[in-house]
Amino acid sequence: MIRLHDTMAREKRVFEPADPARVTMYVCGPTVYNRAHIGNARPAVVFDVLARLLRHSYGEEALVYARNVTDVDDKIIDAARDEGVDPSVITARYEDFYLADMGALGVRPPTIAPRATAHIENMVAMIARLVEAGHAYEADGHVLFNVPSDPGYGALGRRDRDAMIAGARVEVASYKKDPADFVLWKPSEPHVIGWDSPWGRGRPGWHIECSAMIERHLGETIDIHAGGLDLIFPHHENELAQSRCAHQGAPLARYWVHNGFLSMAGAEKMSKSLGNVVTVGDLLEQGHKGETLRFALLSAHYRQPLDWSAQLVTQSKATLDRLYRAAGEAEAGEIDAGVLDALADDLNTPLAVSRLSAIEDAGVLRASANLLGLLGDTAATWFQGEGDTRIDALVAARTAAKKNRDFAQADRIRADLAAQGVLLEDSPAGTTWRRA
RNA sequence: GGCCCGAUGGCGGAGUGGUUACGCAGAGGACUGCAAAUCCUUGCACGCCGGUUCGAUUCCGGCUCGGGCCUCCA
Repeated sequence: MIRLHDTMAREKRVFEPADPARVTMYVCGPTVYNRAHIGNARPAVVFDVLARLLRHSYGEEALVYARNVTDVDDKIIDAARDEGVDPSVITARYEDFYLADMGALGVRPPTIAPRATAHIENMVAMIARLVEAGHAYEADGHVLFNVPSDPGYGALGRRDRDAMIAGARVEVASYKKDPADFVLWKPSEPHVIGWDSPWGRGRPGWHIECSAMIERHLGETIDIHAGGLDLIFPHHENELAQSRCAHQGAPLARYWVHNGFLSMAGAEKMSKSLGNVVTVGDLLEQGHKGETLRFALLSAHYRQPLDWSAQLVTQSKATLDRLYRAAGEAEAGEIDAGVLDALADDLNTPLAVSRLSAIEDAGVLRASANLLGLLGDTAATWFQGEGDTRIDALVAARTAAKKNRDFAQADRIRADLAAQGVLLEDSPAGTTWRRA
């Protein structure tokens, strides 16, 4: 039995998919105009664990997991203009980076990774339905969703209209019938990327992309809709409103799951203006292994805030080293019930990780860690990588020196290797080495 | 201003109305030519003030501090 914290209900609920043979999950993916930072990686990693748990529980083929790629957006248009290239150059580049970065973090590709630009027709059709049903209107070249037409609006984000209007930080466009109305379609200048539509040449608003792609690939009501906490409002609230109004009141998702924020050493959210953005690429280039970063991301419960720091990475590496030693070269066996229970209880990854430490059987340890996307390598690969005949030769030379009781020579070799980040470990079976 | 969330030992981080995980780091011991790794032992905590209770880190209220959202930021 899996339990998940549902943002709509504000409490943990037993997870029951509408159809156990086809469990549907949608996670808001990247807008591809820059490199993913470590905070962007948190939902990808966390919901990758959820996907693994669901596949384990309902069957490998039962899960239909979609994570979109937003490849039409004003930030992309700006980046393309700055570089003097077509937007597709920007989006292709950063989508590739994203996939590579997530791959390094052990994130399995979703079942479907739909691109917004490939679903313009679906968006236009959905917008047309909303206009027809009186939930949207055309104004000044835009098509806007009329928030007062949806009595259920605001339930997810738990805010009432007065509060929204009172707290608005952005000036309300004059063509809006209601200050809370939001854009479904907006006009594109001739030189800006755009598509023909019943309302003229333009491009979609952000929220409609997800609604249309969910409808197209997963259906009207999906089991799980997930993403970062910051997306609850307005993104998910608006998606929910559009979809519900386009589908005769059918709810968009049966469970809403949101991950907490990652902060940077100290507290504040990562942002360009603070200059504290750390990308996944930066961390990998510094020599950290993707799995170490993944472990660090899973060290806190997904709904808790997580403060990223150099020490967190160091501790994660040390803990992983020990787990790898314990797992050795063993083949995956059964999954530990305690680990499974921890994950099934609202994805309690810290508890699951702590229970890994108590597992005695190496095969059970490996299988249980695999469920978290950890311990995917053998210990030899983890510690030594591709291997190194030069190091092997030096280790052999030291072993010979030790046999001759020339400890000075043996220690000199060991110190030289240590200076290169190679640590030796003697055992009755011989000497092994590992990279620090 | 409105709404929401968090506060646990040197660090990370679960959990619980009463015997207080686990990991990292530290200390002592075993092992080792010496180390490393491993094993054993070990010290260290529940933001502040009230309330409920026989008893609160755990429930309730207030406060302080920190964080997030308030129309396109995971």
